[in-house]
Amino acid sequence: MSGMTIKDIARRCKVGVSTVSRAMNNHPDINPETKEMILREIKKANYVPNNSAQNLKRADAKAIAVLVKGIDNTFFSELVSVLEKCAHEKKYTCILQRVDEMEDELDVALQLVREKKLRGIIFLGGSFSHPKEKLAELSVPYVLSTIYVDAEKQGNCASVAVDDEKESCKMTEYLLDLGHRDIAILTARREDESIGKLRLLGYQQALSRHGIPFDESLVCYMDEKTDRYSFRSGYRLTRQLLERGRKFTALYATSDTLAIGACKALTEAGIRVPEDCSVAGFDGMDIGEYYNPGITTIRQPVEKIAEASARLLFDMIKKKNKPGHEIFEGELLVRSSTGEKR
Amino acid sequence: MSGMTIKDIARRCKVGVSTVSRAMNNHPDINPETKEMILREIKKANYVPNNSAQNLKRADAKAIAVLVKGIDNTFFSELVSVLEKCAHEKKYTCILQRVDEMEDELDVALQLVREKKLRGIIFLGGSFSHPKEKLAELSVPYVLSTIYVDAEKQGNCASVAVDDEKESCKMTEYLLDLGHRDIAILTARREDESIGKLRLLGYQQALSRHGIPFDESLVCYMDEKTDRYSFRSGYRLTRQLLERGRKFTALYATSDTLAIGACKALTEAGIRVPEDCSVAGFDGMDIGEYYNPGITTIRQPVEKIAEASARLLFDMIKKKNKPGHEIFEGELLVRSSTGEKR
DNA sequence: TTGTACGCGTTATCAG
DNA sequence: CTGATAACGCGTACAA
Repeated sequence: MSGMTIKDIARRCKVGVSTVSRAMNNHPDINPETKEMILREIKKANYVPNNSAQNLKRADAKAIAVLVKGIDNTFFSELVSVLEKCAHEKKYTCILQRVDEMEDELDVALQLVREKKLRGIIFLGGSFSHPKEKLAELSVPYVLSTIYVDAEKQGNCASVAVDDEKESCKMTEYLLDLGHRDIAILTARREDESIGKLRLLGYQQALSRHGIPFDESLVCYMDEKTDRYSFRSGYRLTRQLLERGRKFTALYATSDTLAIGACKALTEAGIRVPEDCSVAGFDGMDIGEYYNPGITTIRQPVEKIAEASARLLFDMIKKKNKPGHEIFEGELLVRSSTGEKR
Repeated sequence: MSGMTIKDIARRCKVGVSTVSRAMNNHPDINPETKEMILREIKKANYVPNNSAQNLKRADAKAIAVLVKGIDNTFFSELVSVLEKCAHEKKYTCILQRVDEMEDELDVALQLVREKKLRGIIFLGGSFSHPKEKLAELSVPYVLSTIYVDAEKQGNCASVAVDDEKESCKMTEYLLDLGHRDIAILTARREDESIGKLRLLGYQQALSRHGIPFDESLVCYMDEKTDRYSFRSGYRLTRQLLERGRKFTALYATSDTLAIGACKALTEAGIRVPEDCSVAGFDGMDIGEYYNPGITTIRQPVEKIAEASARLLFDMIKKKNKPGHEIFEGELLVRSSTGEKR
């Protein structure tokens, strides 16, 4: 029997519908015995309340959405997984929504909130440069996770991330400390306004601190529409870099995936890692530990980031907390893909 | 203005609510001009229908769910991504739900269908041995994607997969053809009733065809609760295997992730891949192409599998097609992690 | 072609 | 403590 309603239960139990409702929703004003009896009957009848009706009544669905830009980025997989788990624990429905690279995530969010009456949103990936007025239309609290935000944050906007610029600087300085002076970098598109930009900035900062001039011929920007933080792009970009002929003794790829693609390109070109060229990544994905050679990287505490994102969102939803902004510390993992300059 | 309803639009347009409804739902009985006008107004007012109300009325939400067992398995990431995209194209909502390893996915599905009035489900991962009667309770069509099914399929159950046993046999025969006789295998738990079992079966079949006795001391089963198709488990299992002292010249890991973990363990033990030991994987994940050495593997056509899953589901939902069962051909990708026995 | 009115299943209010 | 009843926003039969 699938089309069971609260009325059927009420009838079976010989009580009113409101009593059944009270039993289900832990209302105080109900006789414990009646409640017991009703709950037993519900279980027996295998009755499950119609979520749509609940939401219609509540005018506010017990649901959040996770909007992911670039879901193919494996770095997000674990993030999404943990987020779903957190939502589940709170008995929230989690709606996963991809956002195409060229789509406006805010439009998608706005639409989704109205349509689904969401209580909150978590944005993953992409940049986030939207006009204030439009941002103000987003009536539910939201968390920017792993996203660079330029403007001052709004009242209902929390954020979680590592300090990409600082961490990137840390990595670059590590390479500098190894004696490298000609450090190539694989980075996002030139127009990037997101973490790609920050990581590049960190690189520049480290160079300038050490009095080394920034050399554009060492910078390899993603340029094709198809370029992502992927193995393939890392490979393609590195080959492109090698063709330039500009010498370098270290290559800083701004993601582990890029780094791995880079290693392949270098190896194919007869360049040994790390003997002839050090390679460093970013993110701290598992594969970096198992790759051969192990990839030196900055580990982002993924689980912590995911949990914090969920926590901040639910805090805002429930206790109307003022939104927090958490910055996690990245960890420099030195492995065998980097070594002293020879 | 967020609390906009169909009535507000009707008022603004000076028409009845049903006319607005007709305009939105492409009903035939409506004056094209009126429709134009209403749609324009809707856009201008930024009105989005309340999905819960629609669903309540329709008694059938325009939504499907993807239930994933072991979402951390990166192999599923792309699958999920493509599925979401397909659903989106059909204007369907896609609900993502993890299922814990120990949870009963059918229970979860049953609950979800009633609660959300789903139109269909796609199951990913895990085994699927459920009593017929319980399976019959699942009133909506569903697709088993990348899942081994023992029992005859029900009337509303489609399936998509590669023939794991055959493909596994193919891989094993490839190793045999290279001259290997002592082929170790990394496989799922001994009690596994899913693809793990099939892949082991394919291995055994190939051996027996070549008149080579099956040797338990070459089989390494996952045993810990924490074991998965992960790099870590591949590493752990291989070390365990090496401790046994049983010699082998090839190692067949039943997933690329396991294979990569295995390579690390072997390398650390001073065993060169492929010179001293060939290593083969399964799945055809991108990383296998970029790993050093490149991992010989069986490529599953992930995109095709995902698209077929979506297609079969929507066919069943819409045209009440009889459920299809598609088997895709895997592709043996020979890379540098395997070589002739020396 | 259009508008009115009812009901979907639930929760909340209010009177018993 | 309990039960009747009014919303919630939408789709649709039915009447115009």
